[in-house]
Amino acid sequence: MIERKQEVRLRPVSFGGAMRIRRSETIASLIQRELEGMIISGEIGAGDHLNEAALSERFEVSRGPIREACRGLERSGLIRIVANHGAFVREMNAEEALELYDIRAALFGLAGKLLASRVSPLEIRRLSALVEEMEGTVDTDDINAFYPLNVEFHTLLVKGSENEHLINLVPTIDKQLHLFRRRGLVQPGKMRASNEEHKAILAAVSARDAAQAGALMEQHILAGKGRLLARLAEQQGAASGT
Amino acid sequence: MIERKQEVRLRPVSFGGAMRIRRSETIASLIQRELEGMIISGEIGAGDHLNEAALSERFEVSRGPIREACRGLERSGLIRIVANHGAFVREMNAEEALELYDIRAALFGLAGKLLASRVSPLEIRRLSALVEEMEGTVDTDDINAFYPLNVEFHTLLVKGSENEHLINLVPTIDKQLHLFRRRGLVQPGKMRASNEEHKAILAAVSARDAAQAGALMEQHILAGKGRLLARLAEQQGAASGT
DNA sequence: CCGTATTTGTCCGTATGTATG
DNA sequence: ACATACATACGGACAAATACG
Repeated sequence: MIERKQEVRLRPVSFGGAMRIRRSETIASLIQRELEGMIISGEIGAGDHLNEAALSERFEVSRGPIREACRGLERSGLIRIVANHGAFVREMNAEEALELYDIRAALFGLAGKLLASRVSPLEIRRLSALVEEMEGTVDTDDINAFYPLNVEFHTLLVKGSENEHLINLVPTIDKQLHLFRRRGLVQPGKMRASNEEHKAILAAVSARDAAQAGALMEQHILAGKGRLLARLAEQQGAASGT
Repeated sequence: MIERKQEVRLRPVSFGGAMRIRRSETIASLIQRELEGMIISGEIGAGDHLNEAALSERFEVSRGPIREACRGLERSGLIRIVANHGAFVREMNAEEALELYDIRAALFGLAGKLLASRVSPLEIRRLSALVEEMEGTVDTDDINAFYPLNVEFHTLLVKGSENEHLINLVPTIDKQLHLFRRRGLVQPGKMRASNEEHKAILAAVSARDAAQAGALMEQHILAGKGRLLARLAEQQGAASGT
């Protein structure tokens, strides 16, 4: 059951310019977020059909908001809408995931260049702190602690680019990748290697070496792609071996 | 007046797998394409408010399809939707355009790497032919002939990457850039320099030098960004000079 | 090949939220 | 601060398209 969140009323503001205040969430946007969570968590599996009537009943709203939410999810690339057939949770195969990795790597490379060219001392301190924290989790081999720190580190790297379009684009790619593998993109044994790469990135960023930071961040993502490839080859081998 | 195109009826096909047949366009998708054209051509100006009721009357459909079309346009980044206020044609300032150029450059860099690593002789021939054709238009200083060839060349470069996500993403960025400047991104005097860059790209691609092709394609786009920057500085100077 | 069931697509009336006088 | 006007958001019913028997 979705309830409309009545947000704290903001002072009336004249409406010109680059206004970004969200006064009241629409039901459609709430449903969209809800569905997004259900898809990424796997509660709704890949290939599943999103029945408008069923969702309408489940969330106790009419089909209008459901439809709009689906259009939004299509935008995020989480579902695929076929005319007169409805919405289906997107099935991502390995090829697609690898394609996305390449794009993600290119975008992170750009983020690295931009970040290094305009990084502030505060940002460097925050990034350093995260690397230090991760180092601790590496020592205790605590992947559950490592994972969120890793995510935050990457998020900060991208945000530091101060390129709004890039900052919006990267999470879109990430969500689609989560569709392929919800499990962490980092494997237990690779935590140390991963954080060593973080250290190198941090060093390049601190030195304001844009080219180096870009290259290292790109490689960092491509290393993840390489690990995925290795795992796929492994599965392939295991499957054909039986 | 929009009419529903009743397409040739296809044989009934069972619906599993990666089906991509579009049986009948929905009214919403027709409206979306129509509006997209009107926005890019400038018929609907930047910042304009898209009134649902007015559009509904203009296209002689109800407001439902209009709403869906707007959601789709928001996805393309051509309009901005504010809850309870409606859809506004996005106003793109110089900063945003420059941000998009950086992303475009990174994506073209990726396209270059991928293309060079898997280019076919046929593709090389087609690209060569285009460069030759453009050379002719450069000699006669015919920008109207140069422009579409240039677009086709760039399109082929991206398609050659064979990365579907990339192939979908680049036009999205391009459309948004058109929002900023509908006029060509190539200036008359720069056609020769631009085509020299094309030749260098073609050489690197032909040599299957992925790193070089990627770098050159990235630089090619960044050169365009540089020209935009120069023009902006020029306008700025002229404006403050009066 | 045709009739039926199901699902999406469309329409319009009403409620809610926002800006303005 | 309040009332009014206007646009969007939502709900529910009908029409069209598709899949299945």
